Amino acid sequence: MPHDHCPSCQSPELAFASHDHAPCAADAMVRAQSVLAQKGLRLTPVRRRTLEILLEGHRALGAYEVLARLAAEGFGAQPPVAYRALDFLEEHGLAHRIRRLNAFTACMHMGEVHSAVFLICRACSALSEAPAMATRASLDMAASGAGFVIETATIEALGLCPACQKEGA
Amino acid sequence: MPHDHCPSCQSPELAFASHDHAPCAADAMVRAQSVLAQKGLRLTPVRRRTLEILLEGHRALGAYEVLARLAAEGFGAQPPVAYRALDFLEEHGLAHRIRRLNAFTACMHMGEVHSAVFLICRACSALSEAPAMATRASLDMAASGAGFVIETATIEALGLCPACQKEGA
DNA sequence: GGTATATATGTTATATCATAACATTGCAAG
DNA sequence: CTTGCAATGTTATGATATAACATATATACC
Repeated sequence: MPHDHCPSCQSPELAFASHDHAPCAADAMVRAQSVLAQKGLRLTPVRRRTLEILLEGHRALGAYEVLARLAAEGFGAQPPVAYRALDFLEEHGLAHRIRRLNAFTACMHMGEVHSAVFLICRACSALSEAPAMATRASLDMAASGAGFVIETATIEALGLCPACQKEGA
Repeated sequence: MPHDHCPSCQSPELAFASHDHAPCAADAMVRAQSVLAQKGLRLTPVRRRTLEILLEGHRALGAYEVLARLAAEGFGAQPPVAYRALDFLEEHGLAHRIRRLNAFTACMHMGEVHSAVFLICRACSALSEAPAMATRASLDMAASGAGFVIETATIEALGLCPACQKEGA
């Protein structure tokens, strides 16, 4: 059953509302533990800290931003340290890579089967992970028309979040 | 009215079929001309040649691949030469950027209003631009649930093309 | 416990992708 | 023809990412 300690992070209507993010970050760590435990994988110190950094950031962070924080805390200071941790988290569904931003963000639906779309505000850089089951289904349909079988999909939208729409008007 | 000189490049069923690509490349250049003419923009030698290179390639080409060809033909040899031409083509709907590949490809539907999804074969790197009106509509729905207004969307899928599915089996 | 094996971390070095800033050229409107 | 703007070219640098190899740490097995 999905946890819902931080509805603002997870529900569409509240995605761009500001809120106290600490509880959902704590919850996410618990969930991450359990996801990895089920797969027999280890949440090592670097990986754990990397995920915490993403959660604290509460936005998309570049690999080198993450690396700077890791290095400042005594972990390795070279790019592969960050990339390995980030790739690991992504591979196991704990983080997502945002290709448009060359950046990474913590997954808001760890352990749940989900397809995500990312909504990126071009004005304030706010980022929201929205549910995309229907979009993904539609994409699978489009692909099957070409006989193509999708393994992973990247769906990212650039536009204006609610707040920036008002300001821009 | 849309031209259809190269159905293999444009229709879902034939997207991954091999075929003689020269006619559709020639047609695409004509269409590019007309798209730019309508906007009062110029298809300068660098831009024209860049587009031709993308069309000849018939796949996603990195900016530095394009640059190497341009340089070999007497155009400027520095990255901005390629990036400016590629960005220009993308901005005006003559080419697409494939973020997953850090590469560019000629648009297969120049001048038509269209939303595209890109199907990328992870085995043979074949690339197909599939129509995505439905997918895009679904994405707009998902975004509106968060009050977000989409301006541009990136939809890319990684998987196996028909040929590689058979081989892999 | 001790040892073999695999996993993870760390480092150096380099590859790859992209843009800022400014100089020069050439087209185009008056 | 000259003034202004768009386009091209250059130098230089910034930003993102990975290959290859050395070291350390955990786990499995005896």
